[in-house]
Amino acid sequence: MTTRTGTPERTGRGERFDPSSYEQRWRERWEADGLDEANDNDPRPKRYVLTMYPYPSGDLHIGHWYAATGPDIVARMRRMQGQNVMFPMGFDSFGLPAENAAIDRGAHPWEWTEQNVERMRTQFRSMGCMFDWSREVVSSDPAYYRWTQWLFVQFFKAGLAYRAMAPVDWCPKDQVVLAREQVEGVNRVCWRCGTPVVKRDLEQWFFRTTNYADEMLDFSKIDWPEPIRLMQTNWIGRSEGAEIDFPVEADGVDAIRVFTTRPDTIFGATFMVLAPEHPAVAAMTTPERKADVEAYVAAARRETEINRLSAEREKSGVFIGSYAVNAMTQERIPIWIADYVLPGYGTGAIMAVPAHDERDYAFAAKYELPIRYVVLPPGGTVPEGEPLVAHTADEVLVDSGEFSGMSATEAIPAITRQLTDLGLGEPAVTYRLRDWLISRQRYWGAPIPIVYCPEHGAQPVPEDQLPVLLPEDVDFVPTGVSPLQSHPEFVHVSCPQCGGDARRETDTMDTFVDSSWYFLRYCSPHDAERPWDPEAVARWMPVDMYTGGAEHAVLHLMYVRFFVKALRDMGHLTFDEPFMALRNQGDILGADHHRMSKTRGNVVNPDDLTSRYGSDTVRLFLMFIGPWNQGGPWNPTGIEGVHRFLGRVWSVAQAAPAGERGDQPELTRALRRATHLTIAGVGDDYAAFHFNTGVAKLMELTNAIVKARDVGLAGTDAYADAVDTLLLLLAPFAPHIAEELWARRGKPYSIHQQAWPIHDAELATADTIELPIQVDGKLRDRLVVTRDTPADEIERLALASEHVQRYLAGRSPRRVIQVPGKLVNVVTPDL
RNA sequence: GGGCGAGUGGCGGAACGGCAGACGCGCCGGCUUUAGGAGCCGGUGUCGCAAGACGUGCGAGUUCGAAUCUCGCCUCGCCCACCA
Repeated sequence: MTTRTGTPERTGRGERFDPSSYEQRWRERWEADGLDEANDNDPRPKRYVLTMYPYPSGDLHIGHWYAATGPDIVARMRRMQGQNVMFPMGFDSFGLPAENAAIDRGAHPWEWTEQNVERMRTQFRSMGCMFDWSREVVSSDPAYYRWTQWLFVQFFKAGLAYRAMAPVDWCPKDQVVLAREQVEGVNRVCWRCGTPVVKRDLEQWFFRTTNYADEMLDFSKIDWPEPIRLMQTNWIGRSEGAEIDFPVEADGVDAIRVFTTRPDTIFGATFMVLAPEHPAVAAMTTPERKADVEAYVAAARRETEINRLSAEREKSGVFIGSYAVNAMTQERIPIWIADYVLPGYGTGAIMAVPAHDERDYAFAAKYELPIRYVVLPPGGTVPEGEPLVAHTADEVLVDSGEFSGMSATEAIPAITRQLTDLGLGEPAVTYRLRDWLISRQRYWGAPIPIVYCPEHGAQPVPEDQLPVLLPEDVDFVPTGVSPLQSHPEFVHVSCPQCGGDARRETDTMDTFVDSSWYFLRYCSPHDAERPWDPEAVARWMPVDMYTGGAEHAVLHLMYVRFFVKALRDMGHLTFDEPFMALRNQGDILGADHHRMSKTRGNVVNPDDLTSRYGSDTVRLFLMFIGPWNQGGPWNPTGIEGVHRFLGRVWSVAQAAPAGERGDQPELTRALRRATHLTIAGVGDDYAAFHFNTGVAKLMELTNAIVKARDVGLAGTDAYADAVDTLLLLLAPFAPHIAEELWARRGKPYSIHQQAWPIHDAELATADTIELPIQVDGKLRDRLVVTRDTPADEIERLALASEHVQRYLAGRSPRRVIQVPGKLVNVVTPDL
């Protein structure tokens, strides 16, 4: 960026434009007056606007400004439109970075967090957002996490929190387990540190998110962006099909149950494949196959630990010696194990139909297993050397007994029904979604409020003993087990049931648990008796507009939906969805097109910009650079432009009435028209989060006002109305300058409590219109006519145009198309 | 491999199927200034002196009319990834 001095400019009208002279002053006044505090008893319609509370990482960067300014504009506009707006802010202050930073610096996570929160509070205030700080929540505050723990207990009592041994993802660097949602990408890396995860069998706490899989697929009640809905839908991954039993002859095993989405292909099932981890493998393995099978299972387990990389890896597996019976063909089919069958999905076993599944095909080809085509296109031929996977409506079954000749679509229910009648199966639905693993083997989180009694098992901590306080004197350097284990006074407790010696759970909760209910706490943040006041929640919830990053699509944004639905079913809430509308801002990247990070050194510090230009300019610039949901690499070159724009606003709002040329009715009407066109356009833009075009319209109005001033209209009512309107429409974007100029114009404090301007369609309409005249769709001329000119007159004028005549060359047009008020298109006989 | 999204001036970006390039940056010229900066005024898609022609990643199509809709391809971004 070229360095410019922050010297305030002279506008030529005598008044200095110097944001530093008023911005801070107005912010202090607003805060002192409690202007932005939402009133619980305000009778006007409520509006709950919320932006994702940040992690207190240290310094606010330009991305925080970008994310917060958008919803702030909308919140401010809603307030001016007469709604009782709540726009709270807080801090998501538990979590790993605090712990890691504390380890690096030898400080306590609590100190580090406190300092950062304090600094960010100050920085946040400099943005001039209408945050209601009286409602601030800090999730690492015992007054908050007490209720996080209380909620855990409710989930536990309702059977929605359970402890189970399972193969889980473990980050070897952070020394902690992760939820499936926190493992990313092809390489299965930790979402925090990018280290490839490994599988471990561990006993952990889970929330039963899968109970709500079906309900979470229903987005009909909420206005959320399509990409988010799609990602959640895919993540939940609902598959319809059937579970089918394949009888086997082996000690202690009657049958193997498989899940398939293609029961219509059962006549082509020529072998079975089980996950190596399948519990029936050992019992069904014949003695002569035992050595091979055990070797494969051990290899698979080892492979699992260094990460089961998938994709185009070559299939492998071994025959276990036993056979199952295909109930439809009555054939004996061999049972194999292979690691391409996953233990956690479906039943962990499949019927392999190599003719109609690519993976089964590859496996059959490698091990020379029979491939039998049983579903073909009508009159179709058997493909050569490849499976026929495509599933279309007009495929027909062949070699399928009584079902031959039936379409695949009909055969699915028909075969499922017959299997059901035979007691060998039933329709089934499977999901890819797994339960949410919430245990974390780290220190800086809310302790899981559970006590283990040798006699009574896992017991919740009685609610009147909450919070389970996080002890401060803990060595929290990660060792792979929770640091709290090394704190004897914390661990040794008595059983809440029998009072006998018991042991406290030492894992803490995933921070996503904290953030799954903070929006409820904002409704009654100081309630010491309950997590929330039901009346306050009834008043404010659900959130009307939620904003934040799309990276939380299957994390936070899925967990909150689960939380609300579960709490509803427990009787604590009365609504189904937390956030009625959702909008995602884009990411502001570094100038190098990479994500901003301290290690890359590409972080943009907003403080430098605000001290040079003021907050209003920075806010306006961020909203102007492009569509808000798009973001983009940081490039400050245009900031001078919006600063100049505010300078022009400053100048026109204080223009001295120079009455020497007062009577110019046409120009006056044009100014009124510009004013009302802007009112009409701008409100829609703001509501749709199209801030960039909203700013452009404000600039256009300002340019029109500048012109009006220059022709001597500064003393007219139309001029005053135009300026007042401009300030009102600008107030959500640039709250300080709007307030300052409003005051200088002698208007009542505060501009932010004024009514939003109302658009007058009459005034916005011009009496003449300019019509583009096309010939064969190409622009050839323009026609200025009065608005009420009849169509046949317009056609006559258009055809009379010499430009049109040149293309007609004396011929009559084949057609003349008129779009009333829009354009005329003359179609020549050539076309 | 699958899904989703995006390709428009030198740049950021506008454009209910109807005047492509709003608004802004940058650049050019002018005013002002001792000079520089700032400010203000005007110009600025490409080719052309002009008339005009050509222009929204590439190629087809639908339409009176396509940046916009359809199909195929190319490039980039994001998400998922052996899910039976």
